[in-house]
Amino acid sequence: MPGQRSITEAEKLAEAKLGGMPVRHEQMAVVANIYRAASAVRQHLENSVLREADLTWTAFVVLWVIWVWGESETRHVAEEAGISKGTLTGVSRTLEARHLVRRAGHPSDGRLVLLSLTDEGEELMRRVFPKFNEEEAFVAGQLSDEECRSVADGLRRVVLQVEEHGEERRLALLDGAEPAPRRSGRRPKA
Amino acid sequence: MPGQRSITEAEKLAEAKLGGMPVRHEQMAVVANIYRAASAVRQHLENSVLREADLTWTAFVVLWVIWVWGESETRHVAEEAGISKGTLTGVSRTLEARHLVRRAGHPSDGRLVLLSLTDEGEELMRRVFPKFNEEEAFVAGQLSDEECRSVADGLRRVVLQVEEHGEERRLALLDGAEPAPRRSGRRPKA
DNA sequence: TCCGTACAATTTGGCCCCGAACGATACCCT
DNA sequence: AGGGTATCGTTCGGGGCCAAATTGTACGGA
Repeated sequence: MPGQRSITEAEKLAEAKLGGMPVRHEQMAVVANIYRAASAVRQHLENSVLREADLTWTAFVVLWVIWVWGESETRHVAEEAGISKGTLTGVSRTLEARHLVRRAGHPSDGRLVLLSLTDEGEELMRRVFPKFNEEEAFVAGQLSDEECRSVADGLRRVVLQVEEHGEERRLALLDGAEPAPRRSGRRPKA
Repeated sequence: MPGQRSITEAEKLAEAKLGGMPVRHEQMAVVANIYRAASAVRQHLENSVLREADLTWTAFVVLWVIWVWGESETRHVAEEAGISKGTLTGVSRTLEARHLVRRAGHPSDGRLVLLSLTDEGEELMRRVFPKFNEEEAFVAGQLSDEECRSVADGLRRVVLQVEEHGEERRLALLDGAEPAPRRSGRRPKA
């Protein structure tokens, strides 16, 4: 493809630094750009639509999940929102304090908690989502519908690869050794 | 393209919920998948390569930037790493305490601070980067080189769109009104 | 009935993250 | 020379974030 944009300055420098080293360039570029795009998109949305609605990105995603799926158990919400259960506890507490979300015990299983939107929450999403979607369209403005589909499809394959083979891969890398402790977070007791 | 993967369960539910509403589906899907992919990739790398090197994602990105660009002013490092100056202060302090990074005042401009890798830091990157790159290749394993290029190119266009027109767009959305305060973070004094 | 195991959400600890406020340095202009 | 103004890095406040530890409920089997 002759009209292709030239690679960015940073990518050129990286290549220079890695001169002799065998590097998977295409894969490096795709990961770097996934992350850059995610940051850019999040930042744009937080500083436009979400800011005027007084929502953080994560709070919005959680509301969105409950809105779309209806009343749900917290573990499903966390899973679908892409955050840990522990994080969800805090976020949903904040949303409950703002009367956007309701929490209710499961009628037959006392371990479960169900989250649902209040009327106020529903109303907020009806008001905010269209604006949010318009900004999604803005950030993707340089891509045709067909290109959007193709990029989204490629990204879905990345997500699937990690979801389906990530754990197995991490275990293989350890090769029997027990995993190193995480740098941050609570230390194992033993 | 007939063989295209069917859309995910969540995407179908979203469509149902939004029944009557005019929604930019392709753009919505591309944003959602950018974010999902970014989380998945980060999580995989943090729990494999970075964990055994005792680095967080952000710490690694900062080291990478300094490694590739050489000794640099902090503002350039923050910009390139995609984090704020304030965040970089904390991260670089941690890295300095671990003797991976050196900080030095600029010889002629007293406001600037220069960051560079120590020998230990260089050695770490030479050891860790190849493994990191191998995992980048793993997460992109379902994409051909050509598909990687195409996805990376699409994402670059998203980043560029936000970088080049984002601020202007946010101003236009405000339409003269002063911006709402951020939900979290230090409150304006006035 | 009581015990062990399984699995739920919450708590906790350490770090990341942004952007407003701040203090210090640089530099232009008169 | 000296007073604005711009720009640097740092500090600070309010959250977000993960995973280990914890607490509490469920349930099958002895």
